[in-house]
Amino acid sequence: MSQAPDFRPVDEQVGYLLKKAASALRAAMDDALRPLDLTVSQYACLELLRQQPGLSGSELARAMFVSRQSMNLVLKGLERRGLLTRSAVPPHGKALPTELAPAGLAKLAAANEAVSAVEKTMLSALSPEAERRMCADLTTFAAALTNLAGDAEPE
Amino acid sequence: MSQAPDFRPVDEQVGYLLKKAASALRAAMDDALRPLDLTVSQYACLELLRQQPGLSGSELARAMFVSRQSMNLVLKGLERRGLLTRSAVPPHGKALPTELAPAGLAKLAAANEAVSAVEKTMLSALSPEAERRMCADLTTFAAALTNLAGDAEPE
DNA sequence: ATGAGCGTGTCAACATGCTGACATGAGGAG
DNA sequence: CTCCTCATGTCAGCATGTTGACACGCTCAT
Repeated sequence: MSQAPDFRPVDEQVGYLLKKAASALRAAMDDALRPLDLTVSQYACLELLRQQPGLSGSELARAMFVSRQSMNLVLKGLERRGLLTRSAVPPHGKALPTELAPAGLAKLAAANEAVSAVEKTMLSALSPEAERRMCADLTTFAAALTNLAGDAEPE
Repeated sequence: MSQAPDFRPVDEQVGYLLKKAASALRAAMDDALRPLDLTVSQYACLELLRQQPGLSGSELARAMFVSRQSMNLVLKGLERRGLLTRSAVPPHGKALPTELAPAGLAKLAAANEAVSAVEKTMLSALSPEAERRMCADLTTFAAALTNLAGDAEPE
């Protein structure tokens, strides 16, 4: 009951640094994408769709760690701008497969070019080895937390 | 101009993993803090205030990577619940120094206990050395991105 | 002293994301 | 076949965070 349970300053705690890094990355990408009229969410959605065409809204939502409803709004916006296409009628169940339209592919190419500057900057700060290590550590980290949420949930 | 600019699957890219880890951490903390009627923002605010009593709203906002306005809402809520106190009149300029109230300190102690379970889980997944390394890498990472935003801004 | 510049707190409008709820379609248990 | 369960898309309401704008108080150059 003394008064030093964990007095480590916040900027030495993994959680805080994680938030700081994620926040900085998001801001940088936002700046890079603003001239193209794309938000980070929209860009991520397009890129995901390029790598895995035919994903449904719910699948995209899970991949991007947001709710179905939020993803639905993003998809509607992108569809209205002609950047992607969704089957009008569900070929199976209620899931609507989504794919990039030609305009979306072009937009994505421009976006990737804009983002590559940010990527280059952030990766140049890390050695290739450090980058690989960080990916592995982040994956481990996320897996541990996800399992915790999944297991501790019932009670 | 071929079609393989960066086809590395998203779950091997630092940015994606960063978002994934941050998202998982936030969800886990949210679960841990919900029984105490605290959001992650509120908890972070209290903890920050314990480590650095007397911070103003704007200073807290910067430390937490949100706008002054958002922080103001958080502070109002915590003040109304009697968890912190703000000078009624600004002792200097317009900045209102904020400090933890006794109730806030008690609440924070309970919150820290709840959060420690999450911390233990996530840190047990990483070796102490990996943790230290990760902190260093994340700091480097964030610094590179912050400088980018600061420099590229003018043009 | 006076004015410009800056940081701060606050109000308003807007954007984004979430939870809750509902209908629908597929698949399995009886 | 019928009922139950589950995943999906969608609507509504709410919470949180952001930008834009303004007033105020300090500081510094003139």
